[in-house]
Amino acid sequence: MSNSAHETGRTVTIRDVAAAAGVSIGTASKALNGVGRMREETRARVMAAAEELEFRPNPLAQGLLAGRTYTVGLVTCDSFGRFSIPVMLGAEDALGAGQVSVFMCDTRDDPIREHHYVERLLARRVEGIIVTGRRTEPRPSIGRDLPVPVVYAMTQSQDESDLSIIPDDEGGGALAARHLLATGRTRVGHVTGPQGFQAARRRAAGLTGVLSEAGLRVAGDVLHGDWSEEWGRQGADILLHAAPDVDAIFCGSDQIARGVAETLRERGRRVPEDVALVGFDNWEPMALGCRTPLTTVDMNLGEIGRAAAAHLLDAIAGEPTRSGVLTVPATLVLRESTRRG
Amino acid sequence: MSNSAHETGRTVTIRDVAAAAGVSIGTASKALNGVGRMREETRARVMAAAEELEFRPNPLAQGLLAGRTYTVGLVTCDSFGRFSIPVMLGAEDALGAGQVSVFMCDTRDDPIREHHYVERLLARRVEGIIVTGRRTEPRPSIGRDLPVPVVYAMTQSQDESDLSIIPDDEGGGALAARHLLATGRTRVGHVTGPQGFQAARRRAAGLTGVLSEAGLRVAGDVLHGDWSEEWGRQGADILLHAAPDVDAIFCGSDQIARGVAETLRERGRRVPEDVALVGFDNWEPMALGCRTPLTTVDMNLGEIGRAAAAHLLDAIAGEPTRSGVLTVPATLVLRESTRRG
DNA sequence: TCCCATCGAGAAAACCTATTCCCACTTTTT
DNA sequence: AAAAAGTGGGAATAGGTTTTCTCGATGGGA
Repeated sequence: MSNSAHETGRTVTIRDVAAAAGVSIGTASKALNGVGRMREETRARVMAAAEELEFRPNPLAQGLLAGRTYTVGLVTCDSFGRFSIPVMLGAEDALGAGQVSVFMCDTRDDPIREHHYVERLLARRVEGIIVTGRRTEPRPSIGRDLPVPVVYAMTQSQDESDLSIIPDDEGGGALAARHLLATGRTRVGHVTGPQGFQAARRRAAGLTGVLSEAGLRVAGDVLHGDWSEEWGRQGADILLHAAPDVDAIFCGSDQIARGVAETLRERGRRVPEDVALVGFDNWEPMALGCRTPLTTVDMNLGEIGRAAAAHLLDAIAGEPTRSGVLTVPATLVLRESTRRG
Repeated sequence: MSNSAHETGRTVTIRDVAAAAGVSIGTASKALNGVGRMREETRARVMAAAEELEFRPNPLAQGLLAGRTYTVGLVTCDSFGRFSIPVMLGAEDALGAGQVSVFMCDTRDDPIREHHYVERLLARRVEGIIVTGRRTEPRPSIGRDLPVPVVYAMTQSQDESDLSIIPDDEGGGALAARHLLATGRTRVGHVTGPQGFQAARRRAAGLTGVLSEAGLRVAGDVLHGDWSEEWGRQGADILLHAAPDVDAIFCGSDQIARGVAETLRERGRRVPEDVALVGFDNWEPMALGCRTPLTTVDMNLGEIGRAAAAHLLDAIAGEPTRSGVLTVPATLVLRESTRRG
C-alpha cells in the first residue's frame, strides 16, 4: 500500500487540461482525439498540457456517452481449476489486445451465485459474457434472451442455440492412437475416467475408431474408473491381467497415466521399451514428473479461450450470431514414454 | 451465444421508467433509492414500472456522479499458476461480498505488460490494486505514489512502505517439525527448493529452530535443489547416504515429497513405518496421489487473498495506511504419511 | 474600394444517465 | 387564514464527446 498521493490528489479532468492550455473543453477534446480543425500550435499546446497533468480521460464518462463499456464478464464454474485458467489466459489475451477489460467471477459451482453474478455483470453493462468451466456433461444455459452475447468455453451449453467451444477429445484420442500405431504398437489398452463423462467417451471413441480402421481392437477393453492416480494403478493391474501382452496404454488423463506407470514399474514392465504410455492433458507437473516423462495430448486450452474471445468480439461487433459446438484441435506432445522401443 | 434480444433492445434508462410511471426522472430516482418523501402509491408505481421494464441503473452514470467505481484491479505475475489462483479466489470472496467487482489482468511476468496494465486499470478508475504472484524474492514495487492503494498478496514488494501479505513459511516449517517430534521422530532430514528462494530458507529456518530447541540438528543437513520430483528422488538418495538412520523427512514442496517417497520405496523404506514424510503446499492432486497420502503444510492461500482484499477495502475506506509485511499462519493437514509408526 | 460569401478557429451548448438539492405547489393541521 | 407538512418537478452536477454557433479574416466580384 503506497502511503502516498491517493488520499490527496483530486483526479485531473479535461477541464483542467483546457484551462491549462487556455482553450475551451470542447477544443481540448478535439485536440486530444485528433478530430476537428485547429491550428497545429493549439493542438500541440493541449497535448502538452495533458501530458504535463497526466490526464487520463474518464472511461465512465466516455462509456456513458458512447453507450459502450469495453468490458466483458468471465464466469467460471471450475473454482479456477486447472482447466479454466489457461482458457482464461487465452481469452484475456484476445480481449486485452482490443482494449477490452475483463470482469472475473467465480461461481463455486453454485447456481444461485452464478445467477447473482450474471445479474451484476449485466448491471455493469458488460458487452458480452464468457462462461468457462471444467467440462463434464453439457450444463444448463446461463440464461436465454440475455441482452448480450454469451460464449461457452471448455464447457458446453445444453441449449443448442448457444455457442460452445470445447476441445476435440475424439481427435485427441485418434492422435494418440495413430502415434502408437506409427511407432509399431498393436496391442493398445485404454484406462480412462468415468463413463459418465462425455470427454472420456469421446477420447475412447477416437482411439477405437483408429484401431478398427487398422483392424484392431482395444486390448482388454476400455477400462472406466475415476480420474485419479489410484484408479490408474488399479486399472493397470486389471489390464495386465486381462491382456498380458499389451504393448501400449493410452490413458484418459496424465494423472491416470502416472498411476499406470507406477504399476507397470512394479510389475517389471519397462516404459517405453515394453509398454508405451500416452496421457491426456499435458499437465506439466504430472507429465514431466512421471518417471518416464509422458507423451500426452494437449487440448490447447489457451486456443480455446482465444477462440471464445474472438467469437465474442465478433458477436459484440454485430456479426451474425453463431451457435452450436465448435471444437479446437488437440496436439500431441512427444516425450520419452513412447520412444520407439 | 443466445441469438436473442441483444441486437435489438436499446437499454432502458431511468427516463423510460419515469415516463412509464408518469413522474419526473428526479422523482423516479428518489422512489427507486428509497429517499425523499412521496406517496406510497407513487413509489410503488415507479417500482412496478422499473420491474416491468427490467430497469438496471447504469453504474457508469452512478460512478460518474459518486466519484466511485466499486472496482479493483487484480494483477497477477504468475501466469495464473497454482499459487495465485486460490489467492484470487479468496480476494474475490471478500470483495464480491462488498459489491466490488474485479478487473483481472495477467502480466506474463513482463514488466512492460505490467506497466501497461496498471495504466489501464488507473484509467478505468479502479479504487485499488492487488498484486499477486508466485513468491520468490521480493519484487519491485509496481509504482510509487499511485493514486490508489495497492496490496501485494503472495508476493512481496521491495518497497517497505508497501503492504505485503505472505504465508508464514517459517511457522509452517515449525509446525511440521513439532508434529514430527510429537510423533516420536528425532532424526529429521530436509529436502527443499533452491537456496535462492526466501520461502525455502524460511521453511528450513522454522524446522531448524524447533529442532535446536529440542537439542537436535537436521539429519544430513538441509539439501537444496530445485522444486521438482526429480530433485526429490536425487535428494532422498543423497540423504539416505549421508544419514542412513533418518526416520523423518520434511520436504519443501509436495512435488519434492513425491520424488522422495518414490526413492524411499525403491530403497525399501516404508512410509510412515520407517520414515515419516511431510510435504508443503497441500497441492491435493500431488499430496493425495502420493502412494502414501501426504501430511503437508497448507499455506491457507485463500486466507491470504481474503486478508489482502480486506486490507485494500480498509485503505479505500480511508483507514490509515498500513505497510510492511504481514504473514498468514499455515496449517498442518494430517494424512497417512506421518501416522505414528 | 466596398460588400457579401466563404472559411477557419475555437467557444458554447447539447447530450449521455442517474443523483441530489431546492423550490413550488398542494394538502392538512392549528 | 396562516403555518406546517407532504409531493413532486426542475435544474445542477459529474466528465467527457459532438454538434452548432460565432466571430474574424480573407477573397472575389462589382
